Amino acid sequence: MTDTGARASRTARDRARAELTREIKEEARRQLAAAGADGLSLRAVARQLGMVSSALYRYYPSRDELLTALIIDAYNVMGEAAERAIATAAPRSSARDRWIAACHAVRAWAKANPHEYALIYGSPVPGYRAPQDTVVPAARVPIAFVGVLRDAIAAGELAPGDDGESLDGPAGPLSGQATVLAAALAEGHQAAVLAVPPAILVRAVIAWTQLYGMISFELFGQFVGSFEPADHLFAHSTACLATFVGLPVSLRVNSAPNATGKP
Amino acid sequence: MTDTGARASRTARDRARAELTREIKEEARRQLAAAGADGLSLRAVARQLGMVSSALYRYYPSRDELLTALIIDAYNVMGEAAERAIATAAPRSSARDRWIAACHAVRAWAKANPHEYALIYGSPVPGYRAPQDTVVPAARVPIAFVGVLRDAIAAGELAPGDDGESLDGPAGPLSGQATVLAAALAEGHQAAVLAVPPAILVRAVIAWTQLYGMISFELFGQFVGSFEPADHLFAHSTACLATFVGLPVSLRVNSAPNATGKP
DNA sequence: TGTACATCAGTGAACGCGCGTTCACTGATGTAC
DNA sequence: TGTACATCAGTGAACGCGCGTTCACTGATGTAC
Repeated sequence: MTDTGARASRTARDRARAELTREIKEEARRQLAAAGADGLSLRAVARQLGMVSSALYRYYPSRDELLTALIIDAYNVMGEAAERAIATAAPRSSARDRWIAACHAVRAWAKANPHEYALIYGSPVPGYRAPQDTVVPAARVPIAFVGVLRDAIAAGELAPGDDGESLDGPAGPLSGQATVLAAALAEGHQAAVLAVPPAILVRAVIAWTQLYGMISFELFGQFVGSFEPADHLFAHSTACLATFVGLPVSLRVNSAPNATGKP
Repeated sequence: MTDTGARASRTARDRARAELTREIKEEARRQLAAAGADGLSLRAVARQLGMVSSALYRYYPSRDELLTALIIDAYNVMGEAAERAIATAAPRSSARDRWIAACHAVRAWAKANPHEYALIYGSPVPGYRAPQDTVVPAARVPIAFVGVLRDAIAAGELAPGDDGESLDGPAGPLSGQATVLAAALAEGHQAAVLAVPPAILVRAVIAWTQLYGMISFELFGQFVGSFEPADHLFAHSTACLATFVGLPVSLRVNSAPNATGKP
């Protein structure tokens, strides 16, 4: 167990191990679809892989650890999807376009992987307590959104609040809340958060909850018989909320550096 | 089985039956908390009630029927909470106040009954297919919100869209979507829906998804370590979205019937 | 008011199933000298 | 290059558990005359 060198080509057995670890997760993901998170069964996974159930304990010390691995993977893949959408759109497009592209990427991933989506955003699995390792992956999507806002500020693309509706007006004193919020987000050592004024962050959080509310309704069946398919509705709401956070259609890139939020 | 008269005081045995039916649901609700929807077990319910498990089949023909009963109850109680909040605030208050009161009532119920909330808004129970009977109860909350808007229009309290941001602008042609939406909602024979312009309905749907998105994040643990407690954030987002749907702070009751939306 | 019969509530045993996890074990794969 | 030993992957049986549902049954509660 000493951490000596000689670590390079530990291959052969190690490669088999890595492969099987991957296959176990793949099969487990397949089973999520059939039975849901509570229905995920080590025995069934082993059976499908042609192994005996106790063999899985060489790879995961318990069912919960396997669940955790799936959760972390799901957060990461979803985060990557958002980041890639932003990066792909990045050089030529406006911050608004990037924001919207990220929203669509999240939805596309959710629709393609509804059971993994349910695993991370649905009802908590009873008896399962998510360990600390999930925190960072879970933050990837929100951090990606904040990154878009930070860049928008730097490029002068972020509009000030539509002044008819002051942020602290209707809801009473918000400043305290906004500060707490910024502090909480900054805790994750994400410098991007510090570059965005709290008032904008609060709006972003609201847009974030709307995004997931709509996706959840779509995937979990609340729209059955009414708004299905929800593509138009989704595109529209995404556009509305992009405007809400301060990325209106009318602002063109580098045209008017009119206000970088009220500091 | 003939539907003859003599139906009045079938009491005694019938009363016992009604009581036990209620007790079974109560105990089942208690178990939801401990084990979640998939964990709900007829045997455990019976055990807790001091009966033998097969006795439950006199009351519910299967586990799924018991689940359905719980789901319907949950939708109804939640709907009643929203309706009561609106009715209580009604005579003296503005439509905006009523809208916001309904939002807070929904959240309060959800926080008081997180497992029932998860039952209806969390991930679908695998293998369970909600029957048609759930549709009407599920619509109570949205219908209550639409009722607020209808009354607001009648009272001249609904603002036109904030014109810098036309509804059909950013998202492309929305008219088709809005019409489909209105038709879908009207299908439930709810005249209130017909009294509200489609463009406003779309905004209401967006606000509706935001409401549940935020409640779900709060209850399902996405806010752990960042926005908890979420009271301020919730109050603020509710206020923002009330404005978004066309119920701004500044409009006073019966002061300026300036526009009933564009017809 | 009283008897004969039908309805219904609840029992207890059983069927057949699947689960997570442990444990002593056999071989194969790797490592050190 | 070759042998001796340690590490690891996978086996198979077992423990102890809980589940939904069916079925023939015993009593109690209701109803019709």
